Amino acid sequence: MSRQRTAVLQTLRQTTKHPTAADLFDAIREQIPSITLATIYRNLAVLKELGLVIEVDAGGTSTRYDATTQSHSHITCIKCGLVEDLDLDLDTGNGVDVSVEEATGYKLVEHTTTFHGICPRCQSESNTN
Amino acid sequence: MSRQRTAVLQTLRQTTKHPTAADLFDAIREQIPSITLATIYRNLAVLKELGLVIEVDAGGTSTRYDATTQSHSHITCIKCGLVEDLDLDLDTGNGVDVSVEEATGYKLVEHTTTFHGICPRCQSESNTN
DNA sequence: GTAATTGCAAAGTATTTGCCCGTTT
DNA sequence: AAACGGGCAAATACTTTGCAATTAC
Repeated sequence: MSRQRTAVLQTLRQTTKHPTAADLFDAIREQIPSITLATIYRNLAVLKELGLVIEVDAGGTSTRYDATTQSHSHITCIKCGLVEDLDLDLDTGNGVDVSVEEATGYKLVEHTTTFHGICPRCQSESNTN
Repeated sequence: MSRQRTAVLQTLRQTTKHPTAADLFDAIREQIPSITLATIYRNLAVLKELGLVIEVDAGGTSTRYDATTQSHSHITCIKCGLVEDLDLDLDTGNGVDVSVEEATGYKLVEHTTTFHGICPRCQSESNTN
């Protein structure tokens, strides 16, 4: 666990946003000015291997990362790109994975539900977040 | 609707796979050898605007496209990258979007559930699809 | 001391754009 | 001739990789 790797994990754990590699780069550069984007990407790959972070595909152009690794839902604004966590017990109950495994023969690792819509702020104003 | 645009839509409608732009390019090139990847991308953008195709983010490196535009689930193999449709009435029932709208203030467009796991084939063999 | 990890620069992919030409109305 | 769409090539992301120097254990 290098200083850089720790910073990536801590930064990710301290935010409720779902930062891109570039977001992390900008944030961590304030503490470790010499860090590079390549290091961010390499550490994200390692942390992903270790199961400490997951990728979140929310439709934007670049991949977002999340230190909450359990299966959970996201809601994202198709206008400004905001990505938020969603605590949902409505769908995707605990037995779903098992049912899907039985129906498909897959060995499941996790599942994600993403809701796409327009956030309250974008419904009123015209902004780019 | 040019010949090229029609080909993109038809090809997408005739497959159960979830092709990338490059996949479509390879397929359509057999009928229209002069077509370019830029044309594929431009037409996918137009068809998306028209609501005739949707993007599917299944974790792979490139975006996949789907002519089934209603909210539906996908199951994807984290080893070989296969993406399949999943007919699920288990979760994501009809009332879910409304509940989420009420809880979040978002105006929802659609939602997608993606299951990530290892497909039956990859569980036995070691292949790259 | 050895193996892991970094920074830097360069290379890879994936996707988008500018420009000009041909087709359709 | 105006509008639309296409092909080509160049430009933009975003992400990954090779290499030599540095750091962690």
